Amino acid sequence: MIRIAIADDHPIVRSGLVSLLGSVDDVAVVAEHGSAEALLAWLADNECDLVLLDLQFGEGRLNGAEATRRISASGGPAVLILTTYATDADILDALDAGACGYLLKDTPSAELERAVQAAAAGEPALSPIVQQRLLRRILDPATAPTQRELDVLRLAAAGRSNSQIADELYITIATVKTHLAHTYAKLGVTSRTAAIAAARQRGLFV
Amino acid sequence: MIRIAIADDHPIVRSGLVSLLGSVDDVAVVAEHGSAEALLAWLADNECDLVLLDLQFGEGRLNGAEATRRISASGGPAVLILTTYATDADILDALDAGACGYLLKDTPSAELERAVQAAAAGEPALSPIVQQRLLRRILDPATAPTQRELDVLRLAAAGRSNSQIADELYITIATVKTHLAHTYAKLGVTSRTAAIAAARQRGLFV
DNA sequence: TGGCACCTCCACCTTTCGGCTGATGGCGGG
DNA sequence: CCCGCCATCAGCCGAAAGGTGGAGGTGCCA
Repeated sequence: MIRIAIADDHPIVRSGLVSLLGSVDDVAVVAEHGSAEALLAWLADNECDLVLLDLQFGEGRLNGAEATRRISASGGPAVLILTTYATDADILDALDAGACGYLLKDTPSAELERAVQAAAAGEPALSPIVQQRLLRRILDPATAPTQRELDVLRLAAAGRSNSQIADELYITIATVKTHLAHTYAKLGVTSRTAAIAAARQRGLFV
Repeated sequence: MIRIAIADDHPIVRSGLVSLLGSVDDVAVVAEHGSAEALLAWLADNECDLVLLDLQFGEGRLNGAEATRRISASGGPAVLILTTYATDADILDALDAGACGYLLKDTPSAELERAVQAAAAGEPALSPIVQQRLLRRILDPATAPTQRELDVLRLAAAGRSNSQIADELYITIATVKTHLAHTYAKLGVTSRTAAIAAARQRGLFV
């Protein structure tokens, strides 16, 4: 029997998961929480085999990736991320934090069941889209801007000018321009807005 | 007894709605569909009092707003939109299409029940965030770019240059620059990327 | 009929951005 | 130890974008 704890801030999703998983053999939903904090508190003096965790909780709340990090650090149960969107940053962050799987909320119920079984058995469980993202990142590392380049691009996407970015990152405008130029080359574009659009489309940032 | 038909492409959400609404008195979920097309086909020879409809369906599928338009046009049941995000454009489009309500998927179950009762009774049922958006739009019309200005800004956000935008919209660069300048003034910014960021943040486009 | 809002267009000027070339120091792998 | 990648910086030039101030046309509504 796989004992599952759920944490998601959407009541509709929680209810759906309970309902879908409740009809599966060998699976029991033993807890249901609306925040990562509540889940962690519950885990402190309860046990389960698998956690189904959303990534985004409300403003100012502990997010799923950080919660995953804490659960893994304390030797807790396996964590399966279940969220709406899959950006490269989110995926890598969650997996790096120790999540053993990453599912999207539009997952068909059959696939959800399979993923739960797999995750509880310690196997990785990734949505097809997530697998595709990871593969692309491995097969085509040339298209991947570096962390610093992404930092600059993110600020550009937030509407900052080159000089503002330079100020915020404590570098000169020349450096900002260099980083941006590199992202343009890697993304195959020739303008700041096109780079932002491309990065957004590829899920390089939310 | 309120007879409800559900259309949402997320099995988890469908299951959650059935589960939540199933336990409410005077409410019965009489149909459950994974696409707007399936819902319309079902409505052709079935009856219900209320439709709970997602806005976004998969790539290339009929979207919720257009489905709402068709249901309203044929004198069908009341439509209550239930979706994840609330951008100004989405909200106005859906309400314009004839939806009597607009809920977000993070709605607490109590509020969901209330909204369903209200919608079935013919009253409007809007999420607080949606109400706030609409109010802001009414109270502060100066901040609202015109349709044409948004068209231009949307293309800018897609990475197009002024000359590309001019070509696509069959206008001159001067006009493009004028429209953009107007959006800058209305959004309180001074650059193209800042305008895009501001528009995105305010939900002016997805 | 006279605003009023919107869309369209123009010219001139300043600022910013992008492309190019080149350079330095750090850091890790072969 | 050297090579390659990364982050940092510089200067120059042309192109793109933004700021200012206008103008004509349309459609709507009081």
